[in-house]
Amino acid sequence: MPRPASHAGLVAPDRAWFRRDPVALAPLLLGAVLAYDAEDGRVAVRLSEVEAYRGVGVDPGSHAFRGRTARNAVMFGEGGHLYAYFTYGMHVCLNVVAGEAGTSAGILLRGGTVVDGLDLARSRRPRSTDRDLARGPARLAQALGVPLAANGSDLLAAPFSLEVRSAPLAHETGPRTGISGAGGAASYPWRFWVPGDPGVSVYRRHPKSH
DNA sequence: TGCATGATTTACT
DNA sequence: GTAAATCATGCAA
Repeated sequence: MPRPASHAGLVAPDRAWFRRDPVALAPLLLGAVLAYDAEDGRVAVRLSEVEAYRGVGVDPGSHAFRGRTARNAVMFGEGGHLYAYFTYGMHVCLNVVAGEAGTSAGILLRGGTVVDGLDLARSRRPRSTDRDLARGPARLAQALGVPLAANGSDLLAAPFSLEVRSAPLAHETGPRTGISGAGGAASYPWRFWVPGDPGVSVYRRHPKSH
């Protein structure tokens, strides 16, 4: 049986693949396909938008900036694991741990397009159009069905599967979104997306223009 | 022990 | 366009 067309040009990364600077790693995740097998089925998403976060002491926008805590402990571990966190009282967001162990770098998965398990993703997000199913960090987590309890999971082992592009996609960069301006962290161009991809979130473009 | 806040989404005017 | 929903986390006290 042939591989699905959505997996063309994809290869499974090894552990060492994640062991590099998150700003270099983030664009390599564009076009990658992340899948999660939940009890009620499997959904896969092709990533179209990500953000890089550097580690403790150097990136004011990072959860790890002020040092290791119970919440961000996973970021200080080995690359290729999942950092899932709960925010705004109702949302889960997903990150890929990057860099050498101890650097506490991560990459936030901001958006993507459902390429497998479409019906299941629709049932999890009945109020979304197909385009909106995984467009946005919390929507992506909900479409995949990844619970907060999956924090720390190895993305290279079941129930997860991750395949990245053998040839990186063309991409654009810009400022990260949703970060308070403290320290100018929001101005770093560490947001990466695939131009024209429907899974790119474009809200909050001009938060303060008059 | 208590309180301010957030890597957001959704609904409503 | 603006505002509400909703709670774990982290820091002050």
